Amino acid sequence: MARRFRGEFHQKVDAKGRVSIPAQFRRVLIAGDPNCPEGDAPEFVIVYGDHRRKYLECYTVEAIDEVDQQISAMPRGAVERRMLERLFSGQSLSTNVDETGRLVLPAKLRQKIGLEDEAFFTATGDTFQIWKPETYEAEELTRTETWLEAFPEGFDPLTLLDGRQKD
Amino acid sequence: MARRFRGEFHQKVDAKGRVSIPAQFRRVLIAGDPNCPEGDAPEFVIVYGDHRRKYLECYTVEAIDEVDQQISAMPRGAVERRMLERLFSGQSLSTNVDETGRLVLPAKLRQKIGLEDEAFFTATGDTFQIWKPETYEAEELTRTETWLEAFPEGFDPLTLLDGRQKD
DNA sequence: TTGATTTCCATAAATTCCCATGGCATCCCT
DNA sequence: AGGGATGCCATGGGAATTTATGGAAATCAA
Repeated sequence: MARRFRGEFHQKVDAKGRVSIPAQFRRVLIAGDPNCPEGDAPEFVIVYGDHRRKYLECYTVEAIDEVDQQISAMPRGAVERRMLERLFSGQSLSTNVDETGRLVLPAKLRQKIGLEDEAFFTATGDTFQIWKPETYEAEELTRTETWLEAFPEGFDPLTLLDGRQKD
Repeated sequence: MARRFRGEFHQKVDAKGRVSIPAQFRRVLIAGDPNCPEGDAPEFVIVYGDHRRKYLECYTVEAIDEVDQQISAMPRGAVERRMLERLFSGQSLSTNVDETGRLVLPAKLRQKIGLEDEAFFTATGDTFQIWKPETYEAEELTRTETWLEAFPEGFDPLTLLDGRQKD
């Protein structure tokens, strides 16, 4: 079924930092948590990164396991491994969806990305991101705009896939 | 359940050297102590290493057992084995979380890493470290910065995981 | 005794749990 | 087609628990 996240959503954030996770995303989280108790409350991981990252990135248990595995396959003591450990183990937090379909964002994280009373969710394949709406518009949209502008009028992004077939 | 440590936390250290272990870490410690009495007070091991190590590294019982086992699989008398034994058996101490969720750091250890009234906890997968906040910032963060600066603007560390495509 | 360690109790703030409501869709019956 | 009845979804509010942290009393060690 739904293995990948899709879509963009705006959700309210209340004073306690509670945010409803878009129902569609919830299903993907459930599918991505192997030992998810019954039909609800899946676990997942939020990677928040260092001070320059302005959004939260959410991984299903399966997705993060894969990352952890890749990291632990790197040579112990390597600088790269250390950096990735800091990012994915240090600058992250494991949490879970509650019975009403919400997630609680600790004040620390809300402040980090400047979240106030509304959050913007956007799917990015096997993860989804949470942004302060204004930040997303300012940063992200203009970025892809200008990127696209580098291509000729009427450019079809699909052509980027050429020569990249798998199998 | 949560088998891995995740996140970064700042905690107070009082005059007696008592420090609250972040609740999330506590759960991992409990899960990693096979014969943990009931639901509380798990044991764990602090490896402090030689004089040049500026932080304390904490292992669950299971994690340290694994290390000990690997060490004892090495040839007796090998220099490497001696070194590792010295580090993991000698320069370490076994302790436990108390009923209120705290750990007591002996004055000796606090002095060793210059700990005063605040401690910084950071997860690194199957262990977590305790630092004096200032030391962490000075040593680790600047190291990360300079490392990252070698990469182009907006570089995503995730690309380091490439060469191991999923699907 | 004297300082250091443990225990045990205390509390404010943060977090979790539980129950409630209004809005939309859907489904169903006649 | 009308009009509930049903059910999921996004939100809210308050009570019950946990956390982090402080301090006093009880125990040790030498």
